[in-house]
Amino acid sequence: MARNIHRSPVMADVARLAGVSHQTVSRVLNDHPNVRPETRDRVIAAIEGLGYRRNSTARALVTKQTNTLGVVAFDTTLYGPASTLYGIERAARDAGYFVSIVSLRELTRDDLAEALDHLGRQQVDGLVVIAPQSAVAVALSQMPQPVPVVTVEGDADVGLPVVNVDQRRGGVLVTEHLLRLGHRTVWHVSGPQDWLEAEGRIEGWRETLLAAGAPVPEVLTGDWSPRSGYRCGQRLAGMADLTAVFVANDQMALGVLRALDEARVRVPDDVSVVGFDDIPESEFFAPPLTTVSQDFSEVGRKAIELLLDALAEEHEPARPPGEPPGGPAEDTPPPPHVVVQPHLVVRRSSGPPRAA
Amino acid sequence: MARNIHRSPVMADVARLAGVSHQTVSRVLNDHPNVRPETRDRVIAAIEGLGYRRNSTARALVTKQTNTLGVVAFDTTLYGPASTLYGIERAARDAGYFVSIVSLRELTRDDLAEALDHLGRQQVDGLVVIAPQSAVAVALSQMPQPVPVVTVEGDADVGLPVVNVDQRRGGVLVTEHLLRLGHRTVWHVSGPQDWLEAEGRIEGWRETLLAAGAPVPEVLTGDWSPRSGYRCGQRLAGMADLTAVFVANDQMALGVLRALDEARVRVPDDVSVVGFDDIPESEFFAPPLTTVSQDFSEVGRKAIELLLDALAEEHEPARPPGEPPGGPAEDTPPPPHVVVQPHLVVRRSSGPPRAA
DNA sequence: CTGAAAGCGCTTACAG
DNA sequence: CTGAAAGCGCTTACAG
Repeated sequence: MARNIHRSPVMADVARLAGVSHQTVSRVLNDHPNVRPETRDRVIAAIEGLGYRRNSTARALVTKQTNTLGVVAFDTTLYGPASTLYGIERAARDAGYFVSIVSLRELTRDDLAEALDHLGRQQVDGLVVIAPQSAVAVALSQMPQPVPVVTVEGDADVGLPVVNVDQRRGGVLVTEHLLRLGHRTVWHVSGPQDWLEAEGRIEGWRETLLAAGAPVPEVLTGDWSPRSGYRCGQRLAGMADLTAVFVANDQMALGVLRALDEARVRVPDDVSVVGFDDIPESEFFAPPLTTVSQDFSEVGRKAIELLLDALAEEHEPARPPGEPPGGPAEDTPPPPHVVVQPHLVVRRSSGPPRAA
Repeated sequence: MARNIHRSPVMADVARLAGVSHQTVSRVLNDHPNVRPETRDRVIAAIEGLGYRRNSTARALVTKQTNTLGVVAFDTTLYGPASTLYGIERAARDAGYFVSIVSLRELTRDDLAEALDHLGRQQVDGLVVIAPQSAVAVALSQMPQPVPVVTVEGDADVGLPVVNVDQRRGGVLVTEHLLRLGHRTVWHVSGPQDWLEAEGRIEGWRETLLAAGAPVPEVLTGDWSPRSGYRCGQRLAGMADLTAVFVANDQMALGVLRALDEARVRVPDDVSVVGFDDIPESEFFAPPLTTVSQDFSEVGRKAIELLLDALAEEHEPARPPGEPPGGPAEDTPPPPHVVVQPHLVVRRSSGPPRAA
């Protein structure tokens, strides 16, 4: 067969050319000690001469490590998940890992199970799951976990390592900003309430109002889309006492701005509007949007850091001396929880109330 | 070792439980004919009883197929690339493939080479490269290609299979729309001119103006970002004869809208603005943006279709009878080129010129 | 410091 | 229809 003539070189070819056994080639490739420098040089020359590249599949078969990390994400066309994914991919690759991704069609238990099954078939060494819904985080924690898992924007209470942005703090930052400007209270357009991010932002908002003795208005709920923001904006436009609104993401804030504009409500003169996420567009909204910036890439990087730690621990159980091997650990440390702090970006969509 | 007690079952375990040899288990798993139904049933029962899952690494070692497709993308935080990636991932997974992704930090030859090297180490069966810059498409075509490659938004002239949206046609649609509304001519804010998408949109725009005998204004060039659009918008705001502008993507269009608004130029009363991409936000811009919609997911799906075709061909060389084996094909068919058509979405940002 | 042997968990001819 | 054998290309003890 013509195809066999140019078959790519294998370790044995390198060994032959270097005049050594293939084990020695393997030693050189794996940076083992105990290889004579001259031998090493000959092997390296042979590798380069042949353009040899180790077969990672054969390697994986014996080491039982594929050097692949799996990522489960949802709606990667949104700025947040896309940026997080980018941070994850970059950090994983820098650490020498491949990254295999599956996007959930829907945020359901079945889709999650299917995704884990898919990645399991590929024998990934570890998993990052972007699990923004509490139900998903719970479902995940109940599934068998043959490999280390780190969750992103997940529920810190389900017992899995997690990296997230302090959403509650973000809600506090926004609400304090608006109250300080002199607003009597702040309305809120939230994300779907089964999303942990939505929940955290609501909490921060509500707590801040309560602490200030400000009335807590009814929450309007959207689905993160500009359209849902638009609908909420139409309802808000009719409220007599409205002077400030905190919208749970920038896309919905855009919809709110549009609805207010159509209702001839001026921002920020009549009403202040603040968003969340700091998408690249928000600086150019009409008017430029005050919002909360989250470092999504940092979140992705931290998730990989945690995962690599977990993988390292797997290989060095690091038992305290004296502990009987195989015995139960005396105190299991809680799973790590990394929190990334958001910060407020003030632009023109927020200002003092008209009457102030 | 405690870890070995719960080692996952292998084919031999299934064989033992079913009372057959492991080859028979393999036959059942691979849907080979010539397995007695009762034997098959016993094997299947054993597989399920044990929760056995085939070791894909061992399988890959002998079949020389990893069932993994590599994807090289650039700036996956943008709506277009992110949506394309989603379409690719979904189609690949539906076809039973894993997808391994690498995001280019920069659109350079070196980064591309590194990405291909990375994916090559993983022994992917095929590659999809989102290659929006002509230089990248050329560089790619000059690199060794050990596996089938399909490019997306690449250069159809470099001899690689390609799937792209008819950008030229998009430029025509926009320009005709504006001329038909009565504008004397149309200005253009383009993307970086080494991007194929930018080039196609410019071409369509220019050809349409020329065909209509309309003057062809100088092209303003942005970098796809809202900020660059804003800067171009500031320049445009000072032009006396400006009544219509075609902006090469929605993000830059947002910047243009902002700059015009600040200059008290009203859209569409004073100037019509049209974008490109139809991002989810554009319907809620101030005013809602007339734009061109591209089906990115469809592009992703088509890319996988082409790649799967190429993979299938690899395995069935399908020589015309009579041709000497190994002989050169008499007429090499040109690489496939799939074109997806965009369409115009008319919203409120475009209208007749004031004087008309 | 280096090589001969065994084995990772499969699939693919080859017998029967 | 089914099994014994060989082999995919590596790494890991084990000798020496």
